[in-house]
Amino acid sequence: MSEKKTKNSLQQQMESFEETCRTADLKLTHQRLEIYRELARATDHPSAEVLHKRLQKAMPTLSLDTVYRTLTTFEQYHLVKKVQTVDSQAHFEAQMSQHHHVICDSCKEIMDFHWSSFDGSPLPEDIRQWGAIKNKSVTIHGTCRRCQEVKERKNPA
Amino acid sequence: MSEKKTKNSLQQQMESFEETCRTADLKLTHQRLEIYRELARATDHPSAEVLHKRLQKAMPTLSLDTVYRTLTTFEQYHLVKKVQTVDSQAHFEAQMSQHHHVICDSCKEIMDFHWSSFDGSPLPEDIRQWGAIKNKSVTIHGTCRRCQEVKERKNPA
DNA sequence: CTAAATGCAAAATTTTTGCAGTCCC
DNA sequence: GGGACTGCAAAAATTTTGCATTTAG
Repeated sequence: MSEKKTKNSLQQQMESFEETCRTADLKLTHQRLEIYRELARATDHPSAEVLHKRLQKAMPTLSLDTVYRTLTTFEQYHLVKKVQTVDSQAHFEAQMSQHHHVICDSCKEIMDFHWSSFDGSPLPEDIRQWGAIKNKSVTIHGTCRRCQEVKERKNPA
Repeated sequence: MSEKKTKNSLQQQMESFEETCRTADLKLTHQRLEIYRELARATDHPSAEVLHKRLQKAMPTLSLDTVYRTLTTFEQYHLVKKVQTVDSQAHFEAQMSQHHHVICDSCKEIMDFHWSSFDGSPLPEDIRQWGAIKNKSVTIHGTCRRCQEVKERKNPA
């Protein structure tokens, strides 16, 4: 769960990103590299606005609309994914391999988790009739430990 | 899957809606009744705007902001749910009992399905450590039969 | 050099809010 | 009758677009 990204895996991800861009004839601009790196480094599924804020320290001229445009382009080339939420802002992730989400309804943090036994198990029969299934994933809602503790401190049992 | 709502179950749902409103001291206005009925009748998880359009035929003075405000109120009282999507518009459902979603990436239709064996099965151990889990649900992405056929007609194999 | 990408400003889209009048209980 | 609810209009929040300039390849 709390896997921290090692410098190596981020470097590998950047290399594979650059490779994909070259193959797809996407220009490797400074902005694209930094936006992708920031998203790949993030574990919290940030929105375009949040990404922009984080990057502005290092790139003061980066504009928000470039972040939007870049994320849209990345999405088209399957370099990033929009995360399903009930939020008004769209959230993104660079993690493209199969995984699931657990969302804290209190602090809204979205964490990734893996569940290979679910991934390998078949769907109900009637769904397999529905059409061509590309992907199935689980979303869990609840309250994370940290938020539970905050609540307990307010209303001790 | 393609369960059509019978007049009876809709009527029951309306009665239980009215009961909840009375208990919660929510006034039973014409607008609230019609918005709820329209959403309960729908099988396609409409947005506020779509609901508004559907209702405008029968209620020409109904305003879009009332639909928004009403849905927000309903959500607070757990009468409706926002559906997780990657759409810019928020989508809603009045179906509050446990179910899952299958989404056609081509026509964007969201259908409900049930999967009791999944509902009853335990989560991975590390997730149970994460906090208090309220709910788990599955989202399937793919292409529905109808859209597959349209594609085949365009590009015959 | 040239097509693609960026930054700026302005527009479009989606949702929320203040306020005056209306309606449910 | 009184407080909650609605409609209107205006604002806020989020995302997209047109265009002149810059930049990667």
